Amino acid sequence: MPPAAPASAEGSWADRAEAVLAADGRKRGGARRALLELLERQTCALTAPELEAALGAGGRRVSRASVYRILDELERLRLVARVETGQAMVRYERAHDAGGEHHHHLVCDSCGLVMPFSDEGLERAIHALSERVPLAVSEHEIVLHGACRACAS
Amino acid sequence: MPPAAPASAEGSWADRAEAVLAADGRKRGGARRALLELLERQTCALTAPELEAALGAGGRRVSRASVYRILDELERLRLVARVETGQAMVRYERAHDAGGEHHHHLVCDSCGLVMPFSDEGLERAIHALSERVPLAVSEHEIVLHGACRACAS
DNA sequence: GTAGATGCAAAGTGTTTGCACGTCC
DNA sequence: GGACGTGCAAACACTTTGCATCTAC
Repeated sequence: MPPAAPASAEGSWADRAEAVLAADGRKRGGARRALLELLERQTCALTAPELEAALGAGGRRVSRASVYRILDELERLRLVARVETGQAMVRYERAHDAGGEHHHHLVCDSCGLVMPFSDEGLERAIHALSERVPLAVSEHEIVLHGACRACAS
Repeated sequence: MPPAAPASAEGSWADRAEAVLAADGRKRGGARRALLELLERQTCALTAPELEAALGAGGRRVSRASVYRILDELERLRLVARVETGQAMVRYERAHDAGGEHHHHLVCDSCGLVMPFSDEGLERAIHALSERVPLAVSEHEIVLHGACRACAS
């Protein structure tokens, strides 16, 4: 399992997120804090039901409505990003900090496994392309579908 | 409006799709035929409710259940492709024939407009990348988000 | 005549909303 | 003590399923 980032350290993602929320005029709350700390520990995107279940399993139950409301809010503030993997449900993960890591997703159509990946050449191609399309591009999302090693064998 | 492809011409997409279905042991049916012809006329991806409404507006009502069942079937046979645009609903469009056009999507996050685009450099980057990831890549999907010209101004 | 195709309606599932209560500042 | 945060439950919207009927072959 991935090492949990120190939840209360100065400069942790959750703390920075709280700062952004505070700057936006929001008060703190236990449910949102629990969700932020959960998101901080993830290495890849989860669905809303998965997040709700993980919170419950971790001993901090958060109502469904709050999960959606908080995710919606975090998305508006660009603190989390939606990820569409073609699996009917939207997934959420913390947004890459400016200059920080930036990744896309590999989806196994057989078992549903979702893995992150990143590629410099691809980013360059996207950047060059962005100048030539009739859209002021602000985000991009790339998903590769196929069979993971376990399912391919 | 885009010119409607001749629905009954030999070699139309709908006809080829019917051939694939026949080869798979399926019988013909009016609802599916109507949906195939509708898909053939589209230049970009539509959602299931949009397809259902378009069929009704065209005078050939098709039940909701049939729309989903047929799309599911067509997807399994790789005759249509799902497109995820981050808009909560899955969109469907006819699959690119081998060697035929292959496009991705631009999505305006402001008004919801979806436009197709294609880029050779991007395809090359994806192809090169596909060899280096722990997934036997069979498909890829790219969505650029931003503001369309009307919304940006 | 049999297997597949279709419609209708009910059930399922993820998401949103209304409202009351609780908590932060 | 007012505004935001949260839970609960009902409402929604899209999708799937069960069942009866119809149709292609």
